[in-house]
Amino acid sequence: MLSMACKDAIRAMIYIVKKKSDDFISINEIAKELDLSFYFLSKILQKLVKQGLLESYRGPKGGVRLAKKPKDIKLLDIIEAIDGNAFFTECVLGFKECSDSEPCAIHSKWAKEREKIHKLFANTTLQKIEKELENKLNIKL
Amino acid sequence: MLSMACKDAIRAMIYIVKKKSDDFISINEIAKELDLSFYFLSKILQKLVKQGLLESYRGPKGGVRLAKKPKDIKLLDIIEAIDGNAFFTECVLGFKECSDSEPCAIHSKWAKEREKIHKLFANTTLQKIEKELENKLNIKL
DNA sequence: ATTATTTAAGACTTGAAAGTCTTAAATATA
DNA sequence: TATATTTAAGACTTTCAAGTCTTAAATAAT
Repeated sequence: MLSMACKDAIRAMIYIVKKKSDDFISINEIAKELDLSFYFLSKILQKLVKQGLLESYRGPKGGVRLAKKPKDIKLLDIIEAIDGNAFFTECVLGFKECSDSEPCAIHSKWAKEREKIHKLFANTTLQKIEKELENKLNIKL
Repeated sequence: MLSMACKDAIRAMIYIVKKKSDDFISINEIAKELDLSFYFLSKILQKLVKQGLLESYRGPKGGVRLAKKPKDIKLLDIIEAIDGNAFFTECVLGFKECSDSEPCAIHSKWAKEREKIHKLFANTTLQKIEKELENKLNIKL
């Protein structure tokens, strides 16, 4: 469902928010902590910079940091920045024309569940995730 | 979410059940009617034969037909035959260890919605789809 | 100024899914 | 029996995401 790049992007964003740092965080640090390829993660985070979710700074003490408040960054923003919105708009059976008026055989039921997932991602901000991480132990990053 | 192969498999199965034929239906016919590649569809349906969802017969008047009653074939059977069950078992963020006891940051919410989709696919049999197709116009195949 | 450190950009390689083709095996029919 | 028709199996090619690497640009610290 989510691409590898998207999963990595979400994990990186959670790592960043969890640090609660006003300084820039180097991509190298994030890659090491999350056991990701520095090269691959760099490319992914560049997209988040371009989408305005992160801001970056070059040179020593450079890195990335959130461009907005954690309460204003939704999981959905990250997903759409990396994977686009195909999952939330395209027919589950792949019909170009599938819609409420011209549905495929499972359109209505699928659209209903898909909308719940859309809301889940739209309602889950980095702030909420951060809060959960504070309250619970045993949470994987 | 579903692979191309899986989407094609579902469409083909719906086409077959809709025909209500005791005879074998040639893959060539299905491919033409659904505007799919004969080669690609052949490979996909071979998997469904191996999984026991279809039975096939070679030679003139050969083809494929359902190996079970429409009420005993679930959408989930088709999906698992082609794509496996990764979507329903793997962590949305890609953690190997993610589980109820060792959750990732969004495990519980995701697992809840995912289970609904699992049930949707498990409850939707070819018979139910066939019934809907009879009742409604404008249903895309 | 020079050097080290960091992201930016884009070229390049790899791997897996998608898609095509060829040959073999089964079988109905003439 | 010979032929045409159909699926089976697997080799082959294409496409695109995943992943790697190199060079450039920015900037802090010495």
